[in-house]
Amino acid sequence: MARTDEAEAFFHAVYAAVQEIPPGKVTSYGHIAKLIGTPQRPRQVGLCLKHLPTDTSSRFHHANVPWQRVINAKGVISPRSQPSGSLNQAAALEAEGVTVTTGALGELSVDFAEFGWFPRILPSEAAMGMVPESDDDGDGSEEG
DNA sequence: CTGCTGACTTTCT
DNA sequence: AAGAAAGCCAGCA
Repeated sequence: MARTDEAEAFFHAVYAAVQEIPPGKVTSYGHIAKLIGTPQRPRQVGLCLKHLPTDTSSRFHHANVPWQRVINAKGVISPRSQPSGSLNQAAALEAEGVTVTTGALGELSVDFAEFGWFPRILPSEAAMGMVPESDDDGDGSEEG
């Protein structure tokens, strides 16, 4: 009962978060999961996109949900996301202006340092990553 | 109804 | 630094 209802809300939250991604930018499943308040369920985010209806009659569908901008934390597009015999996702990203790098294994990777879309992490997350005691290593993970 | 899988991430070793 | 394991929960057989 409530379980399915919650799932629907979860799906809805995911699609909404994905739509928040601006063109020419990409983000990771974990980040989406965090934004919607479920940092421990990155896989479910993927499931949402997988079950994303192509029917434009639905509230969310492949046309209005830029699922292509969602990739894994490694900055590499999941091979399962590729349509049969076509690298549409990468092409779509390039169309947005995202530079997709093709690895030797044929996998597609995106530079988070350049196209990584990280609007604002949860307050606790920001505090966690901001450890004054910890020495700086010059990660330079700021992006405006 | 039961069990495994999966468009993943985080943490320990 | 790199590798292995755990965790989460919906969907499918």
